[in-house]
Amino acid sequence: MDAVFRALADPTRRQLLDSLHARNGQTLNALCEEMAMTRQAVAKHLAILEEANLLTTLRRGREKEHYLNPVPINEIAERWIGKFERGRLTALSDLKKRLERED
Amino acid sequence: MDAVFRALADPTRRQLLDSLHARNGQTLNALCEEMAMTRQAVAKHLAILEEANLLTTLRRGREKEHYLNPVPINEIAERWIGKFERGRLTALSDLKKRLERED
DNA sequence: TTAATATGCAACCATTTGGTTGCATGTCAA
DNA sequence: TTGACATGCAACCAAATGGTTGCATATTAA
Repeated sequence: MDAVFRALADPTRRQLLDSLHARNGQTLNALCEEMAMTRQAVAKHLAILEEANLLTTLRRGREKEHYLNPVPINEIAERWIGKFERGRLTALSDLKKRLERED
Repeated sequence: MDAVFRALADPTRRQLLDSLHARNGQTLNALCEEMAMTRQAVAKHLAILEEANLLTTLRRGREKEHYLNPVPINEIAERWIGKFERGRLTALSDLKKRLERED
């Protein structure tokens, strides 16, 4: 899970996920065309995303296709973010208490 | 939004959010007791979380209370993660197409 | 078979990050 | 008022990060 958070921390990597969300299964060179950096830099970012299990790859001849894997993002949404969402009302209540203590 | 993702990337900072989720309004020294690092290091992490608007502070005398702000986490869940959640069925469909191409 | 294409690997570099220590400032309480 | 306590600020450091260049390898197509 830490790997997923760290992978999502970089805007380039989120852009890569966006690109794959728009068109899944793109090859490295295809993904490079939208990025303002070298192919090797993009490959490093893709490796980090793959390490976090955010995408899977399929070697097809000399090309390598990249497929989005939405499962880790869902896990984060459910197991981690959900906890804070449920805390919204609590937080508002805390704010109220805080303001009352101001008096 | 980039600041929120980067803030969430560090496990220490997620732990701080967890701690505030368990007990909101804690002071710097209180938060430090659970952390295996110096007070100054914790203060830096808290500054990053505050910069990302993930928490607000309230100076009370010589102490400073820290309050969780769940709004940015909700925004990420709704505007960014939701997009990929909705793509789950699409991704499965893509996988099916991919496997069909294997023949 | 050979040239072009797609990717992989490694060394290298600048900047950012996450931590430290040391000291300064402000506030409470005896 | 003065000492203890809570926080702020700044310099410094090692390691991680994000990028580059150069070259190697593997596959396709003429």
